[in-house]
Amino acid sequence: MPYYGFVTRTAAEVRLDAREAYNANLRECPGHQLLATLSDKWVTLVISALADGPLRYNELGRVVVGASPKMLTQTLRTLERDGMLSREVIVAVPVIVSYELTDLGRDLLPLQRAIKAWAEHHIPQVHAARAVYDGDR
Amino acid sequence: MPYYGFVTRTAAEVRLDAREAYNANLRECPGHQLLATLSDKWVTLVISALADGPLRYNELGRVVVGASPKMLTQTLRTLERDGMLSREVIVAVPVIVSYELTDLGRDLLPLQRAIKAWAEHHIPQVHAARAVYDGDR
DNA sequence: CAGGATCCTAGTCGATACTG
DNA sequence: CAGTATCGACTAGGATCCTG
Repeated sequence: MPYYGFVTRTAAEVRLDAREAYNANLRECPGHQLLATLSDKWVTLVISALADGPLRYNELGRVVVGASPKMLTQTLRTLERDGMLSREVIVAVPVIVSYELTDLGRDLLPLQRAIKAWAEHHIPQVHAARAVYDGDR
Repeated sequence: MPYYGFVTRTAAEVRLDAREAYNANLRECPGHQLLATLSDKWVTLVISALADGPLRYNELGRVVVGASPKMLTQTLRTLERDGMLSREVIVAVPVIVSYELTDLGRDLLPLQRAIKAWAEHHIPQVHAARAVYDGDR
């Protein structure tokens, strides 16, 4: 039976455990999951591209300029898994795959607008603060 | 004078330019800046730690468990630069540095709550969608 | 006490080439 | 057409050590 009376843990070790525990329930934290999704570089573009109606894979690739096939697929798969959009395969030659926002995905739009509104309303203050900070540093 | 009549650009080159152009104004896009801030791993914790009142550097380090000095300082500097919190140095031996939310930083709290509320309200649907997706894959 | 400086690692992003 | 597979480049995060 081990004796722990004099076991010493460094601050780094304590932090390590704490971070792992924290990361564990961070992954389960709804707010953070949502923020992680929302702040993803491509998610916003894909969602707003689909806001006007369904699009096919290559159409998305053209509308969301700058996205490589890999990133596009990755983004679409994640959003599909989370129920934000639906993927429909139409059997034809060549095959047609159509992506469309679900109700859940469409529910995201007002929130995006709210965030955008907050940002546009307060960003002047942020820029002013930065100017001051950068100026007298 | 160069002749560009037959210059050919690959799809990748076109994407590269497009992405650079996009990234350029992404950095200036208020919405994305805000989301980048909000979704940062430590920002939320620091802000909510300071919601109840000012704290000193090492107090923050204890409350925000798992943060290394580097990350803590980095987070604090960014938030200070953006005018979200204020940093006050009190000359003493040893020196005391106190951090406190500004009005702008406090304005962030309702928005955080709104995001949290949306997440908690909709996350069951997301989890249900994931269960379906993971199940019949 | 409150950080700055340095080095290192692990995960992410994107290009490219290939397939049903 | 709608992807998948693989590989290299990059960089954010963190450990560690040091200073006014």
